[in-house]
Amino acid sequence: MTPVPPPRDETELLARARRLAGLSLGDLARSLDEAVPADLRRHKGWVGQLIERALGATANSLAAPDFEAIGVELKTLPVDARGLPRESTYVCTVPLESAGEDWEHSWLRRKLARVLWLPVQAEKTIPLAERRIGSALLWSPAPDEEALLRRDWEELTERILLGELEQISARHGEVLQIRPKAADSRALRHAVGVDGERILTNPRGYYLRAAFTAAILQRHFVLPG
Amino acid sequence: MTPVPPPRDETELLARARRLAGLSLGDLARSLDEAVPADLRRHKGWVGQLIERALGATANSLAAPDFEAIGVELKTLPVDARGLPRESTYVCTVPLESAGEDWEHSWLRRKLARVLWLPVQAEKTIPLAERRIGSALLWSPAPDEEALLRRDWEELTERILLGELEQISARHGEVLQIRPKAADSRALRHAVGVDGERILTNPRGYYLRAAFTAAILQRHFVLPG
DNA sequence: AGGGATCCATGATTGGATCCCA
DNA sequence: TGGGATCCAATCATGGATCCCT
Repeated sequence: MTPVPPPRDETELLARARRLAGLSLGDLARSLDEAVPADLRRHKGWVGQLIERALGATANSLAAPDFEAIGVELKTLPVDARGLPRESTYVCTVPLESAGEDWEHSWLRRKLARVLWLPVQAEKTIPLAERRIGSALLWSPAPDEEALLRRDWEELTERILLGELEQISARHGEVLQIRPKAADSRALRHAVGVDGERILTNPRGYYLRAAFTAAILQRHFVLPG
Repeated sequence: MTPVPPPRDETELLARARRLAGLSLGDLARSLDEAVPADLRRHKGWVGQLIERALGATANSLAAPDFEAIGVELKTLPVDARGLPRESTYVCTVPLESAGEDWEHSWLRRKLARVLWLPVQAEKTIPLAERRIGSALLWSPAPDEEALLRRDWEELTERILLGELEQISARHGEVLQIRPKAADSRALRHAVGVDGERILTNPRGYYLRAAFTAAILQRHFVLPG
C-alpha cells in the first residue's frame, strides 16, 4: 500500500479522522494491509501506531508533533462502554537535567498545544479486531484546563529542580502525573540529587490522569448515561 | 455520677461540645464512669452514645431530636488522619408505607434541619480509648446542600411510591443513599410492591454519603493538607 | 423496632512496571 | 531511547450486612 500523505491542514486531518468513526480496528488494519495482534499485551502501542499511519502522521521525527507541518499531536484514548477513558495518557518524558525552563516554553505545554483526541473502545471483552473507533476531537487547552496543567507542572518542576525527584510519586498532581516510563524498572538516567550531585534514577514521563481526559471529552460531547 | 442535664440553648450546647475538643474517648469515658470496650466491632454505637451522655442528650425519646427542647440532632463523624469522614452517616429509617408526604414535611428534612457534627478520630491503628474528639460544628443545610438532598429524596421517594423499592440500591442518590438498616438481612418489614400489593422487604435507612459530610466540614474548616 | 453506628468482602481504581517499534 | 501506550498487583472505596442499647 502507498502510505497516506500528511494532511495539508487541520480541516483535512479532522475530515480524515471523522471518516474513521465507527470503523473497527480489524477493518482499518485490513485497509492498510496490517496484521491484527491477538491482544495488546505484547503490542501496547499498536492501536496508536495504526491510526498514525491511517491519518498520515509524519513518522520518525522525534521531538516533533505527529503532524509536524500543521503542529498537531495525535492521542488515542482507550475508553470503556460509557465512553470514559480507562487509562492515563502519556505526554512526554520528564527532563531531569534541564535548565530552568518556564511553563510557557515547556515541552509539555508545546505537546498539548493542539491535540487530536481519538477515542477507541478498549474493553477486554471485545476482541481487538472488533473494537471501534469513536468521534475525533481537535482540542487546545481551555484557560481553566491550562491553569490546572500549569499549576501541576510548576509544582513538579520545582521539586525536580530542588533535587526531590525521588520523592515525587504518581499521587502528586491533580491532573498531571509523573510516572516511570521505560522498558523496565532497571533502566537508568542521570538526574540531580538533593545536594546537587548527579544521581542515577529511573526515566519518568508526564501523564494526564484519566479524570482529566474524561473532562475534556465530557465538555465537548454529551456522553450517554 | 449525676447525669448531665439537657443544654438550655444552642449556645450552651455548643460551648459544651467545644470543651470536648482534644479530649480522648478514654478520658471522657472515665469522667462519666464508663468502661471503654476493646474495639467497636460489637459496640458500634458506643462513641455516639458516650457523647450523647456527655452533652446531656434527651434519652429515650424516639422520633424526637437528640436535644428535644432546642431541636438539635447530634451526629458523630468518624474521621481519618486528614479529618475526612470514613463512613456514611445514618439519618433515619425509610418510611415504606407512608402516604405521599412532601419534602418540606419529610422526616429526613426535619432530622437534618439542625445538626451538631462532632468529628472523632476513627483510624483503627489508634486504640479506642486514645482516639480524640475534634471541633464541633453546628450546621443547617445551605441552600445548595438542601437542593441536593431534596432532589435525591424526591427521586427515591417517588420510586418507593411506585413500588420500586427493591430496585433501589446504595448506588442511587448523589449525596443521599438508601441502605439496609437492621440487625441482619433476615429482618423484614411491610412495603408496597409494583402492583400495589403488600410485600415483605428488609428495613432501610437514609444515609448521607461520606463525600457530602466531608464537603460540610470542608466548607467550615480549613482542613490540613 | 428505631436510633447509635461500624464492619468487611468485593468491586473499582491506579501507581509502578512493562512491552514493541523505529 | 523516545514515542506509541497497556498491564496488573496492591490499594482504595463502598454497598450490603451487621452489632448493641433501650
